[in-house]
Amino acid sequence: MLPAASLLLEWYDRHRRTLPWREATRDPYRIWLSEVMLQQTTVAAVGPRWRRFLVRFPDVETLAAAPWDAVAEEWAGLGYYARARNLHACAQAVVARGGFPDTEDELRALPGIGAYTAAAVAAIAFGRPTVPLDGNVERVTARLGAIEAPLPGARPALAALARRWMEQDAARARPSDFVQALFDLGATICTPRSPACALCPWRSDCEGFRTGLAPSLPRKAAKKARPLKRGVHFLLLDGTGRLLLRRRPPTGLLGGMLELPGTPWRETPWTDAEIPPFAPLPGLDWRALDGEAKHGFTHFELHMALRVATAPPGANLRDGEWMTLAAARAALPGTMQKLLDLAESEGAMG
DNA sequence: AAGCCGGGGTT
DNA sequence: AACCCAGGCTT
Repeated sequence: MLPAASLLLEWYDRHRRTLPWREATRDPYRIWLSEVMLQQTTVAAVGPRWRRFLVRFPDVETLAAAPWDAVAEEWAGLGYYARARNLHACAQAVVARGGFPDTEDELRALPGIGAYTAAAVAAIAFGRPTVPLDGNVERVTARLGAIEAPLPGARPALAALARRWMEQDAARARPSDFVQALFDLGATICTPRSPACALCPWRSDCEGFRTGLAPSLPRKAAKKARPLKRGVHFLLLDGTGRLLLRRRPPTGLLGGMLELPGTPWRETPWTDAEIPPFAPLPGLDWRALDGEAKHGFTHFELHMALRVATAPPGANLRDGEWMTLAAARAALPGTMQKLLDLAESEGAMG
């Protein structure tokens, strides 16, 4: 039996989460921004960053006209920096075409908007009867239908089930609420572990609950082990409280973001003899700090050593820019913040 | 289809 | 420590 959309909507009207981007507005700019920030990022982490972003870039025209450095600084710490590059490009495309498109297909063609975000913006901002398949909806559909095939292969079957739910009159009358009700059900009741089935408005129609399979669904392909990589970075001070940073290449890992200069990252440990050519000013007396900064990326673990020196006045540097510690703290991704943490804990910041 | 791409909260 | 998160892009 198909679970009744009306039951879920009644539950949603009583128990929905209060979230910043739900404040009555259907401004597609704000909805789009929230959806991009929420890609693989928790609601708790996005809330304050979404508000702060809108203070600095209150509308799509402002964002489109901003320089990359400003967007990068505003995104620093949020991770998945390709999102920020695509966000910037998307804003410029939207302004060029005179506003956001209101169909799923047109949204899908914009930079940084994939199948999920296109459906989410179409449903939430424009009331289109489509269901975005995010982690929540994958979990809810897999459990309601007791679909045991593993992800990502099971995705088409899960999407087909969600589509049938949205075909109900009650859902088509309120697509935006129905979609967000599925999110909230997955986030607060149908949770990854220990789902609160006793509180679920769809319990009586849930095949996963009936069979006892719900907590073990959805099944997923096994993940690969993450290798350990190492690097050596350089903290060059100028004696007046500034430090040297450089900008990473525009694509790839931490693309377009600032960093402390350093060696490449590799699995083979670095020997002392290999390191000097990578220093921003090779002739100096670099002091190696004890300890390492450790950071986990999606597909490898990184251990970074740090060497510190002070540049003589008027030193001739190949690349990079001097920045105050406060400016560096505001603009560096989390990975690099950990190197500054290490330096400060060792009293090496002067 | 598989790999690349951050950071933080939960369990 | 493992898992997960309102995923998208590239190959």
